[in-house]
Amino acid sequence: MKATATHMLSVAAKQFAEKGYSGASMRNIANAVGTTQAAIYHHFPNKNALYLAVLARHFDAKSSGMANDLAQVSDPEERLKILVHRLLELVEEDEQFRQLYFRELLETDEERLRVLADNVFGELAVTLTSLLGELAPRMDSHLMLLSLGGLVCHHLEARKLSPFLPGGKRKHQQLDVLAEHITELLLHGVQRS
Amino acid sequence: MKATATHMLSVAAKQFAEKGYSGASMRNIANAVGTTQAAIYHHFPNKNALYLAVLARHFDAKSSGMANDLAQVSDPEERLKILVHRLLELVEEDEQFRQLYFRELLETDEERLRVLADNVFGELAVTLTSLLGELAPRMDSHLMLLSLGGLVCHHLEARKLSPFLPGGKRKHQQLDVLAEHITELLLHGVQRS
DNA sequence: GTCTATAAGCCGATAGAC
DNA sequence: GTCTATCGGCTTATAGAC
Repeated sequence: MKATATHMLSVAAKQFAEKGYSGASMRNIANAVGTTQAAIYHHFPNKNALYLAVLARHFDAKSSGMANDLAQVSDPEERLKILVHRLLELVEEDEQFRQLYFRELLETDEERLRVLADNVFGELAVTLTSLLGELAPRMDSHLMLLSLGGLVCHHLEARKLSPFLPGGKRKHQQLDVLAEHITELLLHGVQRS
Repeated sequence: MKATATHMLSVAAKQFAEKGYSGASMRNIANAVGTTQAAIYHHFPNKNALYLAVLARHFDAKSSGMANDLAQVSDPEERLKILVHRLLELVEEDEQFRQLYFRELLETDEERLRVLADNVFGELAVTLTSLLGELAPRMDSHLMLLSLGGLVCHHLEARKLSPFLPGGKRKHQQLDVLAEHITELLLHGVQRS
């Protein structure tokens, strides 16, 4: 892929993530790239193709070394702790990931959902499901994947809302506080027996 | 509030939930109501006011009887089980709730977030936080509210995506299967000790 | 490969008749 | 309280020069 097309993709990803599909415009994307609207059509046939390209490309190598990091630790409890921490970091530093993911959950377009599942979550989802199967043999791996994803993404995405909800304090914004809460919940539930 | 304005609100809620703020148009809303675009402006000053009215009105009496239902059960484990089940039902039958909530999480507009927290989650959030404080005294109530909300909403919203993810089966679409999984996770975590 | 110019249509919002 | 008509602006997409 050409450098200009790559540049267009990353700029488009930012705009689509922030404003959604209908909120982002080819004009604004072109302006942010530093070119004209028509130039985009030389690289991508239309807006939808540009969006699909963003989805397919933007999430490469997401599972970077997750399995390797965990292989070096044997204690299951410690392994889950590291998994949650690494996943939180991974999803926290990539806001576009969360935004594009949540926006796709709201879409009904099957092609887009398939692109999401295949390209975006392909490797990461398989890795995580496998790890969860080892760490939580008593639970359904598929549901555990959705639970872990929901906990991580929702806690991060609800940060802006948190101050307005009952009991919201500054400490609840800290990544390690969130990590400890999620780890504790996953390990022992609400009531240690 | 006039009947026509109420009708406009419910139609607008549907369109905003399905297509998002910029995806929904005053023209389409008016057509669905069975009137003209200009008529909406007699009841609401502009599009944003209509949207804020949707947010403020659409979620009344959400916590309907949640506290009462739980008051009749004394066993903590059973209480949490009922809470999860009732909350899942509540959020499942109101797709617009989930959609509008997720869309708002993606917004950066502070006024909207405040409207969401106050009007939308006001009573429900307080009720749930209080209940979670009793059921899980060992955990941070605020973080538990976000965890429970994330689990319930994400499991329901990810239903469409679930078939494309590793291990996704038909049974994972069933409400009682989801309820049992979430309850078990909340009660004991991944590894029963 | 990028530009200007423009087509064709939808957008939110308003004016004024009834 | 709802209508028709319209304004100015923005949208995606295309045509054709360079």
